[in-house]
Amino acid sequence: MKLSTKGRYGLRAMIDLAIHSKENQVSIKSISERQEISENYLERIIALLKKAGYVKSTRGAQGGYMLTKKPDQISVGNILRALEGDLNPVDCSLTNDDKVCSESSLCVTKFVWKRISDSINDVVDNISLQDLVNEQIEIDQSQLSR
Amino acid sequence: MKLSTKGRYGLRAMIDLAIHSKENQVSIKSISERQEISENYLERIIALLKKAGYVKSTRGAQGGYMLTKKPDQISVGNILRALEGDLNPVDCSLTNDDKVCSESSLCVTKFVWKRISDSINDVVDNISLQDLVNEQIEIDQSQLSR
DNA sequence: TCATATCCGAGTCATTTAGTAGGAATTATG
DNA sequence: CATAATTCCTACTAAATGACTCGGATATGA
Repeated sequence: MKLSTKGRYGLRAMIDLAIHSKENQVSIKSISERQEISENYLERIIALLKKAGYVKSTRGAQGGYMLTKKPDQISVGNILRALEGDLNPVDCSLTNDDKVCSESSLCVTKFVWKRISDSINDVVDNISLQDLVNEQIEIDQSQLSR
Repeated sequence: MKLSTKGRYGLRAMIDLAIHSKENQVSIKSISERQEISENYLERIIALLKKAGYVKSTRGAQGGYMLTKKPDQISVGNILRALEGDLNPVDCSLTNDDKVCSESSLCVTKFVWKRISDSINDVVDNISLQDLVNEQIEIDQSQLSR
């Protein structure tokens, strides 16, 4: 029941992009340095976010990445689902209509799984990238004034 | 971000035990038949639940397992945490005080992980084994009357 | 005493995770 | 136009985890 590094690194990368790609392209290299994530691996992660439509790229010198939308239009849920797949704790008919649960068809546990996934999705869909950027800026400032 | 079979099978086993161990000992074999889970594997899972104190055993002929408490005194959260470990999506200083997060120490993502784990724990701690037993009985009866 | 159970350590196999490596394609800039 | 900077893409690998299986030791009611 853990998120993989994709989700963790990817969310940090998106926060980094939100802060640094206001007008400039941001290169993998610079994100990788700030966030201490390997360039090669970060590249793969950002490829997923690009495929999902939250990031656009420009190739060649001075190229890099930018967000496709404003940070308040991208939720943490959008990002995590792009990187981790659905956030359901179990693949089961209630949460995933077109797949019949192979386990005992009248199994009450599915009600539990449904409530868990609803609550997770509710949390992550109600936090925007902008919210995190704001919190980050606040933290950075309170660190500065020490 | 998935539960393992331990959590899924284990919860079903506990519901089965709650329904069938009112007075009798319930053997692995009988649970395994009703729930269609391999005996060997189920044994390992129930061992975890025993270690966590939710199940007691009697060895030898006519032996088997029983719950240690009434089903309304055991929450789904108790069961899942016994089988899966903590239900936090990330091991991080906010959710796990004695371990410092190796990733950027002032990382705002930890607020996200905290909110996710709070919401998961809130859901599972507010469903008791008895609740599931009740739902199961209801389903079984409505199937019967068809 | 024997059939029925739990207990328990070890082993296996497949999948997933978490990367690395290296080169092709693209493009701004001097 | 050459070059350095950059994304893009495929293939590979090592380690960890998940999902079991096997076989025998131990306990016990009938």
